This record gives sequence, structure tokens and C-alpha cells, in this order.
Amino acid sequence: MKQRETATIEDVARIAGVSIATVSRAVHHPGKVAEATRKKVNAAIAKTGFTANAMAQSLRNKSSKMILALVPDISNTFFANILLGLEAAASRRGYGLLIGNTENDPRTEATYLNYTRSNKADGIVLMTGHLPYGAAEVRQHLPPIVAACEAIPDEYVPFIGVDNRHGARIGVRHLVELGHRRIAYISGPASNILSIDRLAGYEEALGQMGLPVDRDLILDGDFSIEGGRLAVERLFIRDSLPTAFFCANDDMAIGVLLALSKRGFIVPVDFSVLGFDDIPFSSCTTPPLTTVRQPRRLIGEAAMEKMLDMVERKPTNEGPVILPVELIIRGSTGAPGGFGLSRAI
Amino acid sequence: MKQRETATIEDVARIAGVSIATVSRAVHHPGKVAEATRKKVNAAIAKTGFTANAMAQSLRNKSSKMILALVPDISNTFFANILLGLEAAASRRGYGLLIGNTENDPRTEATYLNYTRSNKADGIVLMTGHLPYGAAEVRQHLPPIVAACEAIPDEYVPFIGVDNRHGARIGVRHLVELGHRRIAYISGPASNILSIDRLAGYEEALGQMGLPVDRDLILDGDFSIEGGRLAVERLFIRDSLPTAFFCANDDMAIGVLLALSKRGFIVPVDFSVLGFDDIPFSSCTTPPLTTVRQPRRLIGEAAMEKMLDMVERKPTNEGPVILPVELIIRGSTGAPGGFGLSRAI
DNA sequence: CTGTTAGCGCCTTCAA
DNA sequence: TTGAAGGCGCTAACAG
Repeated sequence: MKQRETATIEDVARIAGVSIATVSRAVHHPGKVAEATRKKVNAAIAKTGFTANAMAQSLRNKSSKMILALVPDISNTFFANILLGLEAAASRRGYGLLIGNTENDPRTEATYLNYTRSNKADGIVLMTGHLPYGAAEVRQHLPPIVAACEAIPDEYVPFIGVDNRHGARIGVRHLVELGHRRIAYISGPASNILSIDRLAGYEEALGQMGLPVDRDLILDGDFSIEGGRLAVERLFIRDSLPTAFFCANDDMAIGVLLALSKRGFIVPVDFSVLGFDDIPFSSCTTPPLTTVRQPRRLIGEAAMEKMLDMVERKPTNEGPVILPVELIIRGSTGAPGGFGLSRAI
Repeated sequence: MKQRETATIEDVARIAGVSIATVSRAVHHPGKVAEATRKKVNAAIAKTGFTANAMAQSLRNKSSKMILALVPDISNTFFANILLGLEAAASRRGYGLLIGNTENDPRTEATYLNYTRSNKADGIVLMTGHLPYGAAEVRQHLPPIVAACEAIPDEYVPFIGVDNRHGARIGVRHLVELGHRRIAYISGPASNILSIDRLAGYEEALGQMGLPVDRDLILDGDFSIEGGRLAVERLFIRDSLPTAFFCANDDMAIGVLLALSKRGFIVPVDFSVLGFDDIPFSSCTTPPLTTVRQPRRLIGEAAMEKMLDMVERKPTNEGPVILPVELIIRGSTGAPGGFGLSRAI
């Protein structure tokens, strides 16, 4: 007699000699089932290797116990630990994590948004900085949404991340305290909220230290290594150079390091370089990168907690969750040595 | 009159003035529906914004159209592009990708294995090098499984990856041709299949070039940066040093680079360093890393194609899919300069 | 070409 | 404490 491909609740019920309702109860509300019955059921479950069909459960419960995380680029190491935090918190509460790589492609975003409409996911954690394409049309019945790392401008979506302005401030202050007076800011895309917040912090720190803001030292990048490289090249075309670079993320700082090294300069003797994020690789550059660390795993965990509170309609305090940043001082920053000093020696 | 939270096929049928069967047909077998009817249905779908409930579909079809990818560490940049390839190929064929981070934890593996038992996923792409924990007990009804990058020893699971032995061979040959006679092999965990295959290639290349294999130059690492570092330290404790390091992956090569630099050596003058994989960061080290590139995206795509052929029971040729490796020569390898040469200058 | 209907497997009222 | 039964939304077989 060939058994069904995979055991169902009916198989268990038959073997245990009870009804399927009792099996379901024994699993989900053990208190409502007589001790002896429960034992019989558990034995039958063990014997059959029964695992409830998640699809049937989802259909019935109108909940998939899955949360979708949308990231623009899964191969960007910055997101990895956040994802790890999201997953850890989700699994602690019995949820699974679905990871969606959007590449900022509208069609892909729309496809993933449909995951919630078709009940494949109960909520969305956004790390893309914007609502998924297609969200506007269905604004009225949008699933629970939370934004990690990058806030969603102009939308009421709970934000979990760091105080980017503050992070920039302490980074730039470090540079000023080392003696730097001309500090360049290598920004991400100009309209990006992270770029903007970090720029604000940069300007504030400069102001607090009584330093002027020189527009010529503020360059747009794109958060990529190549962007950092290019920014340096553009700066060298002009005649007035900074003594330090504050980069809006580590990738660009790495690009700056590379470009400077290629031109024969020694960091931090000739120039200081400061990043933001503290991606794992930052400690492996030459020299190791001084940077503003974001507690990525914690951000992920906090974002998921908030998300699940929303999904489960638990009371959750409004407003953003702001986690602390930390200045990690390594080898890429030091007192200004003067342009070309290392080469003169 | 408040509409249902989200439109169902019945809403569409009512509005279109047809039966739900016709709606389903209009969507899945448009050819079997009259032109006029189809138009009415499509209009109703557009009006309601109907999206089929994926859970109901899965329950009915016994297929979730989801494939689970199991990776030991999602924050390991090596896996990222593979995942990207998996996702691209999956979405081309109308499937979604579920990413599971196992950390080689048996409980986590078992949990994810259950995803297929509970119909959340139709198949598993393994990048962990072993069957998930709990697979042995249910061997008889295991879902379709495919192994990417790292073959599963002793199991019949289709493998998609590169010829690791060949990759090691061309890498080591490059070193020998540069003039190196004493080449260390920094291995991953000794029992790991990748470690073993690459060791075999290393020994073969040495043999082909008429060079002896010196057991003292073969060290176990663990595929981590720290592991590379440690290997160098262990080597320096002994008296006989190599002139070149062939590392079983890029992370360890980076560790070697770091350790050498810390000791004041210049690569590639004092030592040459060769990696394996060509992770994105390899071009950003000092000096840029020479390495054996794996076509990661292609591996991902091929693995997913194979997986879906299995899931859909399409004819697929047996045996592994082997993709080509490529030696990427950058700055970390050169002719041997002699121990301490750079320091003597 | 279209409608009726029987489940897919599960959970939860409602009665007993 | 337990069982019977309805229904979540969908697809496909069957009849017309």
C-alpha cells in the first residue's frame, strides 16, 4: 500500500484514531486537548513525519508568516548584515524571510510588491529608499511597510536606522580635531536622503568648528568605488585640493584610497580619508579605513521587530527607531602633512 | 459598500458577468476563451486590480513556484553573484527565489528543508556542500536538489560549477612560469571538497612542471581572512619559506596580503600571492589580487536552469555542468625577488 | 465556448 | 473534550 507522497492531517488523524480537528488542536492549542489524546496525536505525527502544508495554512489563515525584504543590490556587502539581523529576528518569532533583489528596477519592484498582494508575504522591509513601483496605485491597501537604513521621504513609513547627520558630524569633527581645515565631502546621489543628511552633518560640524563650507569641495558620487575614484580625479583637475576626504559611504572611500594611491600619495600622510558604514572590508584596505560604523545587525533586528509588531497588530510606539553610530578610528586618518609631503621626502 | 480587502476571482467573474472558471481560463489558457469574453475578463481584472492568491494556487497546483537557495553565509560576497544568477534565471521562467542563510547550523538547515516538505518551495539549490540536516531521514521523498559551486560528496546530486582542479592547475602553473619553485598552498578546511580538488590541481601542476610537493608548504586554513593571516604566521615560525602563496580562496589571499604587509614585505617583490574566486573586492587590494575567476553569475543561472528542468520534469542531460575558469592576472604575482629583497634596498 | 463542481489541506466555529 | 462541517481561493475535469 503506497502512502500518500507526503502525510496530511488526515493521515495523522486516522492513525491516532481521532478527528482532524483534534489533531489541529493538539498542535496549536495543546491545552484544549486531553493529555492522553495529545500523546496519541504526537505519536502519530512522529510516525508519519507529518508537516502541515504551509500553503493550506496560509490560505486558511490569510497569513504566510513570511516577510519580504527589498534591497537594491544583494551583492552590496552593506546589506548583508542587515539581512542577517532581519532573518534572526524573524526566525525568533516564527517567521521566514524572503529576500528580493530589485536593482531599482520598477518591474522587479512591482513583481515583489505583488508578493504581498498574493499573500506570499505579510509585510515588506524596504532598504531601497523608496516605495516599490506600483505602490502608489494601491496606496489604500498597502501591506505593513517599514524602512531600514534609508528613510522613505514624504511617506509615513516607520524608519529604523541611524542618525546620519550625527554620524557625519562626529566623523568630520574627528577630521577637524586632527587639524584638517579643508575637508571634501564626497556625496552619494544628490537627491538621496542619506547623501543629504550626511551633508547636513558635515556642514554642521564645519560650522560648529568655525570653518567655512567650500562648495568646491562638495562632489557628487554614486556610492560606488568607481564614484570615489572619479571624485578624486575631478578634484585634481582643479587647483584647490582638500587635505581630507569625508565620503558618504565606505565604497567611495575605497575608491578614493585607490585613486590617491595610484597617484602616488600616501594616506594618511598626504591626505586623510574617512568613510561611512564600516563594511567588513573596511579593515582590509591599505591603510585600514577610519569610518563611522552603523550597527547593521541591530538595525535589521529592530526593523524586523517593528515589522512583526505591525503585522501582528501589537502596540508599537510610533516614530523612528534610531540606533547609535560609532566612530571607528583606523589608519586612514591622521594630522594633515601637507600636499605632496610624502613625495618630497 | 465596502469591497473585500482584496479582489478574488469571484469579484472578477461577477463584474465580467462570467463564471470563475472562465476567468481562470482567460488567464491561463487564453486560447480557450472567446475573444469578446477574454476582453470582458481582462477589463474586470484591470478594474478590480485582481491578483490571484498565490497560496490558493499553490495549494491547488501543489507547486509554489519558489526555489530555495541554501547558502552558508549570505554576507560572504562570493555567493552574491551566484544568487543574482539564480534569481535572474528563476524569474525568467516565472519562479521566485527564496534565500536561506544556514550558517551551517543543523537546526536552521532542518527548518529550511521543511520549506519543501510544507510546499513553500519546489526545490533546493545547495551551496553548502552537504545535504541539509534532516535530509537523511526523509531520503525517499526528497525534493529536486542541485549543488552549485560545491559538489555534494557521495550523493547523486547534479553539480554545477567549475573544474576546481583545473583552476588550481592554471593558477599554479602561472606561478611556476614566473619562476617560483617553492609555492605554499593555503587550503580551506582539509575535508572540504573544494580544498581537496584545488590541492589536487596544485600537486598536479607542480608534478607537471617537475617540481616536488613539499608537505611543509601545505597549510590548512578556513576560507577566512583571518585564516590566511594565521597561515602566514605559522609559516614564518618555521625556517623554510615559500616565494609564493596559492590560496584556496580570495578571502584567505587577502589575509595573506595583510599579514605580509604587516611584516613589512612588498608583494609581489618579496612574495607572490594568488587567490581563487575573484570576488569583487579582489581588484581593490594592495596590490590588486591575481586570482582564478569563477563565472559566478553563469553558475547561478545554469544551476537554476537545471533545477527548473528537474522541477518541471523536462528532459535534462545527466551529469555535472562545468563552466570555465579564467586566470585574472593583476598585481600580486611576479617573478620571485628573493626573501627580504625589498627590505634590503 | 462556458458553467458547475469537486476538491487541494487546514483551522475553527458550532454542537454534542 | 471531541467531531462534523464550512470555507479560505483557485484550477481542471466534466457536461452541456
